[in-house]
Amino acid sequence: MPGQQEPVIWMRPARAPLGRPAERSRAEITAAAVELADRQGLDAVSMRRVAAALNTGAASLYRYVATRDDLLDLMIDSTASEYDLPAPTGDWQADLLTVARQARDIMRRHPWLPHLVITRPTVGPQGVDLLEHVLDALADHPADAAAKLEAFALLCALTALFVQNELAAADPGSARQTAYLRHAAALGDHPRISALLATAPPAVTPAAGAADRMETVLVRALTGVLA
Amino acid sequence: MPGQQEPVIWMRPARAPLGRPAERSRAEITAAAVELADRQGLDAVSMRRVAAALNTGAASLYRYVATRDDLLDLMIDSTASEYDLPAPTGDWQADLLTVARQARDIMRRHPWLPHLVITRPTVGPQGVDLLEHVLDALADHPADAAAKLEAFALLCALTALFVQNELAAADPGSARQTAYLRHAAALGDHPRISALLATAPPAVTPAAGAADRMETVLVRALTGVLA
DNA sequence: ACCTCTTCGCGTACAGTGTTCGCGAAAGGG
DNA sequence: CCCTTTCGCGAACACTGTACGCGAAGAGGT
Repeated sequence: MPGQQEPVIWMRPARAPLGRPAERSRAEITAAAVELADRQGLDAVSMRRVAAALNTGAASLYRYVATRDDLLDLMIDSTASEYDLPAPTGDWQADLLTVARQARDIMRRHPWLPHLVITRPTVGPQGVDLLEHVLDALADHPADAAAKLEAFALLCALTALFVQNELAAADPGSARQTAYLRHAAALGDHPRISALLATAPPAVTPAAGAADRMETVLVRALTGVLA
Repeated sequence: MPGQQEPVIWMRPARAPLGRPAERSRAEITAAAVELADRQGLDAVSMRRVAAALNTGAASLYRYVATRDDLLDLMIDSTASEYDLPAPTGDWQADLLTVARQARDIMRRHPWLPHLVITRPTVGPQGVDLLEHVLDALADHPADAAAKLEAFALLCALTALFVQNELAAADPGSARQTAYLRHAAALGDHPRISALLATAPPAVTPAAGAADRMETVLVRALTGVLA
């Protein structure tokens, strides 16, 4: 039996009961990584840089984490602690919307989060609490188990998508993209795009209302998977 | 004026009219990269490996492409040529659904595509044709320009999300995740998750119907942004 | 107090990455 | 035929994630 691969990081023991005690903890390392990402972006989260932020050597981190991906998983789960989860009201749409609103706030606080949530949907101890809360809010809903799980995934991923879009509109890459659209329209053969560009104000994105649009789309999508 | 950054790759001239002619073309390099990604995954698409597949040196690629990200953009746009875009029927929901169905097929043919579409929403020459088609299908819809653009983005991103989920269910990482869920449920304090795991069959995902669920969610989400 | 056992910290090294520089060679136009 | 301009690309640089192995540190048993 050759398989038998390593389980998720949260199933492996954190500290050893014997021998020399560790000088740091997973939580400290995670916090350092999160702070680094908040300040300088996700690309700045390299083993060496995180280690430097902790005044330690890069190889030392591997006493706490088997791989860099483990560290990213820890970062994701750590942000799930920022939710405030009141008891369900009985109106599942309202309850899920308050979760989504908090998710949006959290992701705007940590601009690197949407990318991670989308590319690596992982649930750790805090994520499990969040999932439990969502399932609690959906307890009276007649949908089956698979549908509810998919609803949770969609809730997270879709908010991440919206926040990512929201944040991308503010960076220079978006300007280049619309510049190319204008260029392509100028070459002819794309009347609809030309008309659309003529209608829209140059590059003004109506930032106000982004949350509202997200919520209407989210509710419709969720009722879709739960049908 | 220090800014004045480089425009998108499709606005830069491909070949020079003077001097020694190039031995390859952007299209050839893109095709090699796509084939490599299809066969060995996106991580195998490194400058050196793509160059090796073309029997050339790594540095030579930089005559055709300014950066690796440019190459990824070329790969995305090249897949947009696989759409078959018939004239709109007048029923925009039906028209957009046929686009979405094709998107799903294309993404399943190129498993690396969802990740790229989600993390780097780029539109090149072929993508512009697709956008024009979608706008044509939406021509009679009363929504404003921004909403239609967002509908297009949502159409692409949401299908990518679904296909990614679909494909992820087949890999071993998903088993580890559910193993942890079971572990967390066994520790108590999460009755909803425990109940859900007891209900669901071990790890059998109902692959059939994935397309249907995607379509219902998609239609609802689209009517949401276009409201 | 010592001794042993186990783990910790981490310098060093390896294989790989994207990208830059600079040179020699190649081709076309005058 | 030469001259201009581009092309191909070997070599190098600054990084990256990760494996190995050693010395040191602390805790428990005696």
